[in-house]
Amino acid sequence: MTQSSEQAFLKSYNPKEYDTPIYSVDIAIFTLDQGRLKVLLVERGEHPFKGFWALPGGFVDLKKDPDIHTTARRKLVSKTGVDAPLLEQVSTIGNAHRDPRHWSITTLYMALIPYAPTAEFIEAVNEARWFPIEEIEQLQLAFDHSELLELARERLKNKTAYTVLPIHVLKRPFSLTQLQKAFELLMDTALEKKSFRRRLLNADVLKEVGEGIPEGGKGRPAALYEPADGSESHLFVRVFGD
Amino acid sequence: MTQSSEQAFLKSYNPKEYDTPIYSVDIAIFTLDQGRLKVLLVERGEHPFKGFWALPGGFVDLKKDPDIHTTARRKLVSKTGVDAPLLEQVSTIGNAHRDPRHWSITTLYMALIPYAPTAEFIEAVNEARWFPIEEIEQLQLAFDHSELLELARERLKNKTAYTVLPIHVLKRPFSLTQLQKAFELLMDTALEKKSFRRRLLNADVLKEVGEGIPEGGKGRPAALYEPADGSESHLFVRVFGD
DNA sequence: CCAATAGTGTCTTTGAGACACTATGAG
DNA sequence: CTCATAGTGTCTCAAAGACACTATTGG
Repeated sequence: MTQSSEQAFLKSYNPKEYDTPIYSVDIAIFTLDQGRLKVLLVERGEHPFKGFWALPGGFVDLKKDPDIHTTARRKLVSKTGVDAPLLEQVSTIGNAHRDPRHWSITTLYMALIPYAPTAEFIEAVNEARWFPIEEIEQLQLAFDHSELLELARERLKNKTAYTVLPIHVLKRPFSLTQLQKAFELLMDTALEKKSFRRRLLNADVLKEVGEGIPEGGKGRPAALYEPADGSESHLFVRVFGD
Repeated sequence: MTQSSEQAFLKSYNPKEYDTPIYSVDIAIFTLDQGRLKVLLVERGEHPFKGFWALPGGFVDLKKDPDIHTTARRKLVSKTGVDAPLLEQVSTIGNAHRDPRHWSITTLYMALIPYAPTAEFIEAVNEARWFPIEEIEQLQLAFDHSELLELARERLKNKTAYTVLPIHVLKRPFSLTQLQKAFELLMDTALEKKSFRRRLLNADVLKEVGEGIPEGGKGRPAALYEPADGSESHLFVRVFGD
């Protein structure tokens, strides 16, 4: 317990002496594009699961990354060319069988972002692409990434029911009709128009910024909004669509 | 992408070639005892932070543990003699500075259990002890365990506001008065009696199992309850104590 | 005028907050 | 009887659901 014995201990410590699991991060990025919920996948350029589609992710770089959140953000940008400022940690999955190489652990992150095109041919990745979520159900993903995606999807749905997360997925400005469509896609359920508008308008998370043409070009013009400052943290006391 | 090249890759793979962070799990176990919220801590018997109090936890045993949830449960029992069937994952914290040995990651688990005494003198631990949570604020814990505890405490509070978690913390059977006291301690706020009873009784999560003496021995006898089957998963659509 | 989209009025329902009230036991 | 604890009646208030209604545009 003396200061000097702790110093001595640290000096002689060698992390490679111990059997330790592989640790990685994976990221599920969602967007809405052309009225569909899409997920960003990369085609693996290296073993294992070379040639399979996978969630973007990778290992911690002990030199470059101050923390795992940074690892997630760095891997996302370098593998896809897409960035996401509001990455949220979903869960950590670790077991002996999820990676054929070794006992392996991954921390799963999630974000919902406005649609952005992917960069091409980067790092150990052949391609990065947005997939409509229903198409992925037919696909066999690398590792346990289908399950990870399922977890992230579940979290996305839940958060949509008690936060205003989706106000960050639309290109601004947007109309309330567009916003309601976004909520409905994410929650996979129809919402009542009046309730939706009352809830969002009373929550004080939107700023009106003018008027635009209606959906489809016909009809009454719609009021346009963008997220108000500090709106990210708004929590409703009651869940929606119940 | 051929089957044989993947086989060859796996054969030549050596996890020790790579610089990888230290990975551990830590567990925050809460209980109610004598009207106080308490947390289970262990005194560290080894460097680093030898002699400091810490959350129980430790490293994955690649031979024994099929997954990290098992690691958490095993470490909890072996270091404290206390078990917790409903361990819940709170968050994973990983950065370059939290452990003086190396870049380090920990996954934090949490549980709320009925009071149980600790076992003594086990493994690399001098002692395991329940601390009232206010006393811990004065204590300097090992690593970043004060912050971890804060995270777990926050999660406990939140979950109490929209689930029935606390019905598992009391020795059964219990009265509604006792249960309300438990909720109040965990949420750190007073609750209105009628609202509390209406909520719990309508939720269909309790089974009446007879009658017992009132708190303090004086007064009208109280109906006694225990958790009904499947009650763990009950979610309220509205948060409580708002 | 009509069709189409945006937006409102208003009644009902659900569930929490407040708080005074009644019920049952020991002494 | 009184005191203490358990438990209820009932009004108000906040916010969601239902659904019909009005408003504004282009043709």
